[in-house]
Amino acid sequence: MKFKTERELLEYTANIKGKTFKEIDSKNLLDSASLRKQKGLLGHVVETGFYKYPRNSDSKADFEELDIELKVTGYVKNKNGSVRAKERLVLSKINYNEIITETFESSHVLGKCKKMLIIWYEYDSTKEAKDFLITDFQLYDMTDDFEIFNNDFEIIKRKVLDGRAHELSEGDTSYLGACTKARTSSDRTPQPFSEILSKPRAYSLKNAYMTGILRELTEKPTTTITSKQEFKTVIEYVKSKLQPYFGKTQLEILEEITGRQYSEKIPKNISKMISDELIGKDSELAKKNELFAKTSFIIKNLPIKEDGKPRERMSFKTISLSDFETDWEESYWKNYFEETTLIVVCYNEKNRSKNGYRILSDVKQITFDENDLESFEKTYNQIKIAIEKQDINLLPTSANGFKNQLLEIAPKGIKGDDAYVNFFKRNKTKVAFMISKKLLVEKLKI
DNA sequence: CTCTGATCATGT
DNA sequence: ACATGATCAGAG
Repeated sequence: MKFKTERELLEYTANIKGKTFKEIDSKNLLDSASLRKQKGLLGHVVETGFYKYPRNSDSKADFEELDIELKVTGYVKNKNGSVRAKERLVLSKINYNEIITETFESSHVLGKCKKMLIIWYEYDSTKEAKDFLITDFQLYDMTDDFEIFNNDFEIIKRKVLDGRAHELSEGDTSYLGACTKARTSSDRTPQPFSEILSKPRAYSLKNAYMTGILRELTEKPTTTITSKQEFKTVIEYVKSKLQPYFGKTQLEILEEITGRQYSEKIPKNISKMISDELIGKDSELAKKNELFAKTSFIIKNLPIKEDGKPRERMSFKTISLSDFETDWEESYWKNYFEETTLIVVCYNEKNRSKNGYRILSDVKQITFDENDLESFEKTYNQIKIAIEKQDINLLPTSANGFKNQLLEIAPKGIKGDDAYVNFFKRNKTKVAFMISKKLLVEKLKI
């Protein structure tokens, strides 16, 4: 899963609150491995199970596009109810040969760990790891405490410059620790200004510091990002997003969310602009809420006449010749109509109101059943025949189609296009599927 | 009014 | 430059 903005990442991450590791462990990493040995295991579970990242990439930032590093770490509850970090947070390894030429600003550790998404779970010695509960998360920025880190960094660097890397200890510094990091306690590594071998170390955020940022987080919880686990269905989720706008016209909504005036020129795609903004673009839905991750959803917008019937057919993506090379059973479009759920945002007309003046009124859901697919298959096969015979007149348009046709082919071009002719030319895709109004009526009354 | 081919506004 | 989602608009 790729995230374009921090906001997207955080909105999606909000859904992890309240989960245990076994609930997100879709790859069953927890089954086999023993937690004691595999320190990064819980992090891997979050990475693969919750964010759906492949389990290989180790060196680059976890959310590469955003330069954000993912950290999963535990805390414990004291008897009096307060919390403290269970462990220091280990960052990147200290390279004794490199640190002597770096400043904190140019350092490898800041480069990699400037921003971290820290996910907190409650460690409980009486539980198995898979039952640990994830309760909080935060986007943390190391430069928030720049002065102190900078100073700590210089202290560590000084020791290496003085040929005393072997004397480094966590007590030297305040926030940024130099903790040991080795396979065995006898592991040693060279340092540049002394013959004495030193323990390998890594930068870390010290335990006390971690407790500090955890308390900051839990004692004044962020109000901007809230979990959306309250929603059980996609419809519920979508409705809640649209809630403040029911009863308003498209224009009112658009002006409200953009803060712009759209006096006389009403964008033809005004409804989609609204749904993109309020609910999310189709391609980004999966990131908004886990609910969307299970099936593919498409947000559709539909004008509804005063008699309750849709004013228009509903269009789909353009179709291309290559879509029709296989039999229906193996085709892209069978799969598409089988798997896709349409979320239909309904705008009611009043006195035949035109686009822009229709009123947000309802959200419905459409899926296609076997009967629908059977009919769609006929359309599909008819297109195959038309392609074989290179005969436009055989295309199952709404005019030329068969009786009770539910899925039809329709033009979709730009000015001057000869849509159906272009469809037969290789790589010219100027037609699209539409489902008939009849089918929409049937689906929407449910 | 409905039907159906044509076209638009936007985003990538 | 083109795909997308959606509406437009002339014919009947």
